[in-house]
Amino acid sequence: MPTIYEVAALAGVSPATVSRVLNGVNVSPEKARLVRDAAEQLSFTPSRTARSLRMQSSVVIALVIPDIENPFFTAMARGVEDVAQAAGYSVVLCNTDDDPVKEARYLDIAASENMAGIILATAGDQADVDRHTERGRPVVAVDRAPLGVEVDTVLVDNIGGGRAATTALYERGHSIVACITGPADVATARERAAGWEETVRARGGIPGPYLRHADFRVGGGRRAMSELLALPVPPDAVFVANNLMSVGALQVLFENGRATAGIGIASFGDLPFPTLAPIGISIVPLPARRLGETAARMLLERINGDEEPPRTVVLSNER
Amino acid sequence: MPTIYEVAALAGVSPATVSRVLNGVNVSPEKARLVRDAAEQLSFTPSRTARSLRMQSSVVIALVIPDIENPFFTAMARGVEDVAQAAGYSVVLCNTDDDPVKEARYLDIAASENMAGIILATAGDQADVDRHTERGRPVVAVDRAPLGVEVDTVLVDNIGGGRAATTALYERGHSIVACITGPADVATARERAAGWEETVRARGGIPGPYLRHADFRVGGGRRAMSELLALPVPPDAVFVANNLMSVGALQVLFENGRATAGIGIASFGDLPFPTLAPIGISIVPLPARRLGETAARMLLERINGDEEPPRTVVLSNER
DNA sequence: AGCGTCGCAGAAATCGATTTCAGCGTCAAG
DNA sequence: CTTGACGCTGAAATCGATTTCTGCGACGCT
Repeated sequence: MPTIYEVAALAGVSPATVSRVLNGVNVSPEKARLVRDAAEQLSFTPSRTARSLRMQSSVVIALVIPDIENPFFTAMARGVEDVAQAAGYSVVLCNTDDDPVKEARYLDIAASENMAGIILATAGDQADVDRHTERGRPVVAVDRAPLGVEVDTVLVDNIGGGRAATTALYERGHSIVACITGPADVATARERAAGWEETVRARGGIPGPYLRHADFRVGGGRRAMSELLALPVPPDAVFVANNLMSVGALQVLFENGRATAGIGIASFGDLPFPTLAPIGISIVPLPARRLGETAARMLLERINGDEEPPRTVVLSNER
Repeated sequence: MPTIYEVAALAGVSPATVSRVLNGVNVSPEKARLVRDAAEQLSFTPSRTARSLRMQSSVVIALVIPDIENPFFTAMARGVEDVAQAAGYSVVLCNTDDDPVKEARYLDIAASENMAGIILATAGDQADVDRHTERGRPVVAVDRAPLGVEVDTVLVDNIGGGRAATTALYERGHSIVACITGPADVATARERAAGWEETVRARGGIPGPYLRHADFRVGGGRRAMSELLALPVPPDAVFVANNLMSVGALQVLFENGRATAGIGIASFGDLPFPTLAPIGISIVPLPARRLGETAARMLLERINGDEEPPRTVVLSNER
């Protein structure tokens, strides 16, 4: 791995001049050519580590997500990546597995690696991002808003989506609409359920026994759906608050041969890789990719010196 | 962001001593306590950038994959992560989008960030990993073997899997078995098709018109399946060489109402998030997670100084 | 001619850690 | 009492880039 000193020696100039050539500062054309040739010949790549140390900042962005196996987050990652790459930044993905400890560790890494910024879909409700914001390192929260921290945030309309999905089920003629949502300590889960509950009450229903908290994963959806089916008075429709739990719920319905038995399903977020014949599932679209793109754009603005007070953007539930 | 100098000043010792305390070198107990207290008080996190520069190596591993939206690769990522985290390494994911240019860029980054090692599912057949191996930075290829490069490699038995899937279709009574495989310049695609072709010939079939190359994605599977159905003599079974194309193929069958019309499907690799009632799809399991775990373990051995000649491990097609 | 300005380039400082080297003190052995 | 070994510690070098500071030469203006 050649260094800038070797390039300088080969070109017969000082390392300072090599650096200037590489960074487009004014240098005489002859020296510039000498340097470029030398760099070419040694196939020189500047050490990002050294540069980061000196500049106190790198050109990589950390994207911290709770579940890399959830297509919602990977679609978001694609959005972030496209925008960031176009601006010359690289994106590294950090998978927290919904574990605040792992999350904290990755945030530490991001700080001590001098990363340019962080896009965070936080695992819990609390995230210690002060360390970053205090140092002027921008942080954008996406999908989930950390409590009590003032950072840019990109969200979807969870309550509205919950309402829309539930209303759609009523309008299809269902009368008892249950809800399978995520963990009670996750804000998105609470909000989606709130949209459901509000709608149920408005129609004179009793939400109580028909609300289930699960883990936002396939297995959780399965268990919750089984429980609902086992109720004395089972629901005839279910609003499921994310894509993976919808898969789980549908699996249970299929396995019980009830897929076409009139139990309606509405999913918050597209089903991953749908292969089903359209059996009348309502989908509230979740613009995962746009979420990522928007977050990335906001982060880049901050990196480029935007000092406005923190903003919150709520995307509508369209693809 | 406090530095080691501030900790040293607060503790009344030299930075060298602080470093020694933090790295467990022999230091008198009193000073050790002073240092630990000071570090605690300032909530000091050592700069990984500075450490990497000095040590010429960091504790992060790059995992370079072609498609982050493919559950096969994310499952693999989980395997890598579990093993790496347990050994104190962090994993960053790099998504190349099957683009050799992006791949080269990420390999550059890995080198110039002094990453500890690289696990690479290469986009094309060629990958320029010499830069790394020459510098003693370990590289493990996974799922796909870069041509003409001597590195540790973890593969699955593609030919055997192709054979097994095809045989299963014949044994279910199908007589014309087609094949949808990946791009012709990807070795795994060629090998899986080779297993199919061999089996077809052994049964007296004519492979020729029934082989389709697509892009290993849902859309490619759809197009290829449509083409096969439009043949003068369409097949009555199809071996599909990866999970996403299987989804595409199944979508087409469902949309045409042919799902139950006797066209058999065998998929190389589990279907993502299956919600179908079991309609008799044959699956050749692909141990994605074990692939990742194995690769990570091999990489860690190399990082820890293993100097044996490169090995190739072929995992059997079991979960 | 003299003076100020400007462009270019090298020497040296800097970022924050690790590590070598050297010094100091203590203790044991001769 | 001297010598050697050993343990602990700090000073200083180091990693490889960027950037400030400084100097030099050319040029223009009065």
